[in-house]
Amino acid sequence: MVTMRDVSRAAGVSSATVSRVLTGSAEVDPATRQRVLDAVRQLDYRPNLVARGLRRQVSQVLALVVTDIENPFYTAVCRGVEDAARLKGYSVILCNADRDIDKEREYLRVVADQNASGVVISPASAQNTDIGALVARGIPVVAVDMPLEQAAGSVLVDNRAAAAMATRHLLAGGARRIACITGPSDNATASDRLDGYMRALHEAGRPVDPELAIYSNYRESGGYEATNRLMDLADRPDALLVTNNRMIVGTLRALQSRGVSIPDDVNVVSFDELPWALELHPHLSMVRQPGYLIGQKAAELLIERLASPTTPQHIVMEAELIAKDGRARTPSSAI
Amino acid sequence: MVTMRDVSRAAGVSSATVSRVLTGSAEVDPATRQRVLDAVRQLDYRPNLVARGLRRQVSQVLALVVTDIENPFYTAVCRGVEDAARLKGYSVILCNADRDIDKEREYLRVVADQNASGVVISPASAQNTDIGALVARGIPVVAVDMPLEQAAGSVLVDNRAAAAMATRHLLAGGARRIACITGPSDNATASDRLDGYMRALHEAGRPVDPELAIYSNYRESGGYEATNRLMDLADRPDALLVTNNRMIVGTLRALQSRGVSIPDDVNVVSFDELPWALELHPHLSMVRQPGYLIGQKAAELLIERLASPTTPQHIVMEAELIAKDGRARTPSSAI
DNA sequence: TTGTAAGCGTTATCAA
DNA sequence: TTGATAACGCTTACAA
Repeated sequence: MVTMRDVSRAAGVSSATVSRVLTGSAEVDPATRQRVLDAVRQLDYRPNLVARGLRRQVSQVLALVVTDIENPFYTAVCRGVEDAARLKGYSVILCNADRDIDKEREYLRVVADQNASGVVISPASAQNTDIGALVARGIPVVAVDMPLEQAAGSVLVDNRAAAAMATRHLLAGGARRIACITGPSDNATASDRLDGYMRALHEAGRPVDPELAIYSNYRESGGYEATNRLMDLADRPDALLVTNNRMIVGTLRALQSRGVSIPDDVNVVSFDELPWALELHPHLSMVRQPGYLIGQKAAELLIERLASPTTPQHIVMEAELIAKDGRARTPSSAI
Repeated sequence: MVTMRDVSRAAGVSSATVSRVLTGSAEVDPATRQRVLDAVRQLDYRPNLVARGLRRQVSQVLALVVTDIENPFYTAVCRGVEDAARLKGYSVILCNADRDIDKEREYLRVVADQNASGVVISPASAQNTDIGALVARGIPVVAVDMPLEQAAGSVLVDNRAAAAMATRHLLAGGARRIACITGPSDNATASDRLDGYMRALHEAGRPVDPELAIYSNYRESGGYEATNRLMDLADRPDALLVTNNRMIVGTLRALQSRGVSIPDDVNVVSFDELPWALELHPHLSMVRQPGYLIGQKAAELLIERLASPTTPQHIVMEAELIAKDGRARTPSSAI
């Protein structure tokens, strides 16, 4: 490995001067500078980032801890974080917590030990995710998808507004009995979405039938079961709001197997990206969270905080409704 | 931050002894040992991995460079790599090259500068991907999905065999004119698959009609166009082999818009995971590469090589055919 | 403008 | 069995 010392010898200067040239931390005589740069080029020298990290006590490495890398929404977030980080000269360590709070905790530890400069996280749980170790070490954390105490910031959509928007869309389409399948009751995002659904019904002067509001598991199996349960009701719903992309797969499967057609028999709005299936289901409406932008913004926010720590900043992004016919595209704030 | 020095003071020993206890690099008196461990616990000390990395010259960090993180196949690979690495105490830096050879090159540089212990990569190109810098630094590289010169190993499926298997499946189902839509001609994987298709036709004594073999772009748009082109032929194919998961979305869309039904009008086999859509298209057969296992195996192979570098090892995994009715599940080697 | 030297937090060598 | 001490490759006071 070629070190700074090698370069300094080749250029006939001290390694301090090489460092100054490379980091631009101080003025260097143009001629000397040129000699150093020539030597760098000639030897194909590249600074050792580990040594630099140790000395500077910062690593130019961000960590991204996601709940579920197989979910296309988080994949999009991931790309956003990565692109924004790269643009600012940061690398990204990806950690897939796999909806496992212990795995998440372990990752957060390692990330702290590796002296990551900052962390973007989609928390496994608003209550149980513990970023104490990071905060103690002064490593700032930005939360996405779900708020987090102690975070230096967050980037979220207004889940209530988004769900309300979706519900209104169904009402406007003539739906009379709208059901909502949401995630676990202890999941902040899931309950916010349910809340938005209820609020929209209230506003429209519609009754909220408890039979039609189902807490499920954010998985395909849950969507499948919940949908079957709803379709078995004597008084069937004529519209469904399904609050995540994994459950919608179960829903679609259930409807398909029962020969229920969208949108003729029931109208359906789903949540989150499902890029492949969406193309193939022209009648499925969806609330789309701007995953890429969320990730991008989160990384930018994080990097800003590294430069100048201030008070926590919470950014609310806009979800858009992609209506089944592909016409209406409304940001949630417009409602 | 609490350092080893703090622990050593608290335990009344030298930091060398603390290091010995923590790494188990030498015998330590049990009593001393206990005092050290107590101090570690009390102070909640955790070794600084950057300092350790600098001193030891190895980082316990692997890098994973993937071509396209939004492709579910690579997502699966990613999970496999991550789980296997974690199990062995390695962290994983994820780099999404986004099918961009320059981005890939840049990532490989940074990864080398960060002293990654090893790299798993799905190369953007068999010819142009340059791992010279890594090899020069002695950082071993394991390739997945596509072979790579100079790599310390590879984990691939036998793409020829897999495509041949798919083609035979279509023949067995009574297909008489089978078309193949494959990726770019300069893509090793794409041409291998086309090759397998042709071989199976030859073996069956069927003619290969050049009109029916289309090089496309591995993207949805390509699948869409190619399918339309095929369906516009005077002598239409009655079966389609589509060699990747993004193109199949285009194919399905094209068929859907033309009212062509699967499997009644054309039988279709696709390649690679498409988890969401598959559930919803019960008549779509597919060749499934074991993405998770490939990733897992690649990481294991890489970590082995770190311990004892030997000659390159090339592992061939088995692709399975998931037939449209969900019955037949045949490993490709059985053919 | 440049060089010397100390130090980031570990680990490895060498004595004791 | 343990402790000094010198690296690892870089940055940054402080001197010159």
